[in-house]
Amino acid sequence: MTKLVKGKQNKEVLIEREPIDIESFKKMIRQMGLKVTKQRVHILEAMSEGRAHITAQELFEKLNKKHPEIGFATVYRFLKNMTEHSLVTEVRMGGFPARYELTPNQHHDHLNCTRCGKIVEFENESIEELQLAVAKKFKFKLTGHVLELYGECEQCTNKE
Amino acid sequence: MTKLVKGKQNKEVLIEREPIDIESFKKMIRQMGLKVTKQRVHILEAMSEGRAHITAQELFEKLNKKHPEIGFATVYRFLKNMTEHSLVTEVRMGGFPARYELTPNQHHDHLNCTRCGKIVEFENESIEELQLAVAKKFKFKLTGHVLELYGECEQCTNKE
DNA sequence: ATGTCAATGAAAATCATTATCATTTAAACT
DNA sequence: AGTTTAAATGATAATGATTTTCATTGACAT
Repeated sequence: MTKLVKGKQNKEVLIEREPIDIESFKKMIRQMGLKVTKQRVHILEAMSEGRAHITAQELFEKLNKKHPEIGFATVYRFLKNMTEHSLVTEVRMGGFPARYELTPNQHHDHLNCTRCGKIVEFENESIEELQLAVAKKFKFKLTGHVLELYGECEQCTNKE
Repeated sequence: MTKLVKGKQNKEVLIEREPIDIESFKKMIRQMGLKVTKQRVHILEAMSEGRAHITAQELFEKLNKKHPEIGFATVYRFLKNMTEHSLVTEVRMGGFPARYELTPNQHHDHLNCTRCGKIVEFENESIEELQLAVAKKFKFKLTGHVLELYGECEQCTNKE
C-alpha cells in the first residue's frame, strides 16, 4: 500500500508502506504483551487498508460491515492500547473526535481544517531545521515536537 | 497585572499586560457586536485576573462565588463567542477540557524541558512564514497553529 | 418609557469516550 | 485434546464536556 504525501522541494513523493500481513499483525499484538484475538487482527487489517486518519467510530463502522461481532468498546480499547505502545498515533483537533493512524515510519506534521476536520499531512525540512536552530540557541537537546496547523480548507472556503 | 515567565538566556522576564478596566471590557464586548451585560463584564474581569489558562468549568466556579446568578451555559457561550472573535485563545490538549486565555498581544511558541518542566517562550518569524507557505500550498486559509518543542535544557543535561 | 430581539439560566440533550460486568476465549498447563 | 484461568469481549450504562432548548429577563434603540 502506498500513500501520497507532499515532500521536500514541493515535489510529491510516494512513501512506501511496508506490506503488512496477518502474521506481522499478530507479531505486533504479541509485542504489546496482549493476546492475539481475531478482533484485534481485524482492527489492524482495517487500519492498514483504509485512509490514513480514521476516527474510532469510522473504524468501527467499517469493521461492522464484515465483522458485525466486533463491539465498538473493543475498537476504542484497542486503539488506546496501541496508542500507548506508540503503534498508533492519535491526532486530536479542536473538539473533533480523535483520529488515528498506524504510526508512520516517516515523520510528518498535520494541517487541520477547523470546519470539516480534514487532515492533510505535510513534511517540511526547513521548519525542522529551524526548530533545531531554536533549540540550539537555548541550549536544549531537542527530543520531539508537536506542530499542528489549523485553518480552513479550499472546499470549506468555497462552501460559503 | 503581570505574568512571570521564563525568557531568553534563562533569565526571568516580566511581560507587562496592559491594565484592563471595566470600560475597556465593555468596549471589547461592543466590538464583537454583542450587548453589554453584567455577566459578560464579570467573565472578562475574572479572566483578566486569574491564571493564564483556565477551563470553562474553572471559570464558572470562580465566578460562581461572587456572582452565583451566572449560569455555566453563559460562560460556555461567551467563551465561544470570544474565541470566534479571536479575543480569547482556546488551547486544547489531548482529551482534556479546553483552556482559555485572553489572546496575548505578543505571539509566542514554547520550548519545554521534559525533565525539569522549564518553559522558554520563543518567537521565530521564519517558522511562521514557512507555516504560511505550507498552508498556501494546500490551499488552506491558515487561522492558527500549535508549535511545542520538547527537549532537555542545559542544566538538566549537565546534571547527569 | 417602551417594544423588540438578543441574552440568560435551568434543564435536558448530545457526543465522544470510558467503565461495568456477565460471558467468552486465548493460551498456559496438564 | 481437555482443563484451567486470567484476559478479552460486547452490551449496556455511565461519564464528562459541551451544546441546545425554551421560557423568562433585560439591553438599548426608538
